Amino acid sequence: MDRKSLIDSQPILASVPEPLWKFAERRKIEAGETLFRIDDPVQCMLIVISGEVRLIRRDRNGREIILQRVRKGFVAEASLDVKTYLCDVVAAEQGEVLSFPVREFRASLCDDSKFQSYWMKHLEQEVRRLRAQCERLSLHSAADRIFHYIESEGVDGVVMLDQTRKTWAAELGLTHEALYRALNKLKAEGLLDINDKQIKAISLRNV
Amino acid sequence: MDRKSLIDSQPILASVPEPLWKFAERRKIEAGETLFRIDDPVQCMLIVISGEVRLIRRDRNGREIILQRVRKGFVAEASLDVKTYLCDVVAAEQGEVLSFPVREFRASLCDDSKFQSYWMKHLEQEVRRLRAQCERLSLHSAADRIFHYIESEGVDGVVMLDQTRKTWAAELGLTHEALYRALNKLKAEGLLDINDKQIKAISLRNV
DNA sequence: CGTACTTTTGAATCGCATCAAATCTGGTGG
DNA sequence: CCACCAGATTTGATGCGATTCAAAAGTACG
Repeated sequence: MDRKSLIDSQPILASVPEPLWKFAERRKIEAGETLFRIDDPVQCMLIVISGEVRLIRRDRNGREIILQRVRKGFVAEASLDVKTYLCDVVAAEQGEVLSFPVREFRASLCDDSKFQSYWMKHLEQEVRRLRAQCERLSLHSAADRIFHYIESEGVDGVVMLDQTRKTWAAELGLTHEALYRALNKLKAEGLLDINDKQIKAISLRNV
Repeated sequence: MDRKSLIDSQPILASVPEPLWKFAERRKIEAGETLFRIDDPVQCMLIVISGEVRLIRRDRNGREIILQRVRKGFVAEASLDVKTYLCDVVAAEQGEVLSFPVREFRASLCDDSKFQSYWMKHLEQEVRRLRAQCERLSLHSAADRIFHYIESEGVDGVVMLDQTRKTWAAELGLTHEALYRALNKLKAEGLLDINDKQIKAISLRNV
């Protein structure tokens, strides 16, 4: 895949200024591979081309908490102005990433105001996404979280899951058992239409 | 309070470029006042000088969900590049805000790269704060969320609450009853030291 | 074809939400 | 200055829903 097709597949790359491209490095990643660990010095900024990369922490019981899940686009954007990582960065699937050294990345942001403007928009989008996730996690029932997810992540009341139900459960702050049961219940009640990875909310208003 | 003392109290204001200052407007806010509503067009960017401003949404039961709580600094940063508000913005206490028109605010960001750089850092900080909140809300027990809050928001295992326990409970994604009970239990178990607004975690490692 | 992981269901338990009601508190106005 | 009021704090009782532990069945992948 050449640079042009990379940009086609990820428009945000179009804003990467010419000088920074010289430092771009392409790299394959393996499923389960840990790319960076908490407290590692931040040396590069990654953008996911294919596969899936996750930002994770662990709670005191050792359970994984997924803070970000990226299948396309930048990972750990907020690490740009800190010295060390605050989370582990792991590959969940095999795939490819593009890597820029942070030093040059920062320099390009200062030099190129268009790039900086894109980056800012990107950060604001991440802020909105995270607020939505906080809102969702503040809901007390599994069903509410499922519908909230469909409304905020789906299109026209339909989401195509790009992950397993088990990891979806973690993203929703539920155990996988609770999610399976809630999905079954909602399906039985006619509130959800479920076909494998496609989950559709049946709105009562449309009846 | 003049401009100099404003800047002293909020260093981020030091980065506001000269031309933008001309558009700054000072304004008093009353407790309970709704400053902006969901779907209102975004016309200004607020920075809180005193009092407290909150970004809130409501769930289907009408319960308030607090997405951001600001006693000093910018509110609703992510509204800069959207047309309308995605949350209500309300004053929780009487106080004062400084308001900049978004149009000029955006223009200044483009013109002044130092200002843009500060703004970016600010956004990244908000991203980290939100990730910490998501992590906290992913914890399943009240006690875990309390300790997580103390660790991430406190200093040396101590937090000084700048809000009521009731709103703290909402921030932790708990009912206020659950929070009161959890605090009592942890105090009884000798895991917390509580003096009014000061909550201290007793680390077992320090014994 | 075996192995690791996800999906699914079951049963028991526990913690939180919920509803209720009694103080306590800070602030307001008479 | 005191009575009053709204909201916060606190405690109690109850029920539900999610967690937890367990295990079976399904599925993808090498």
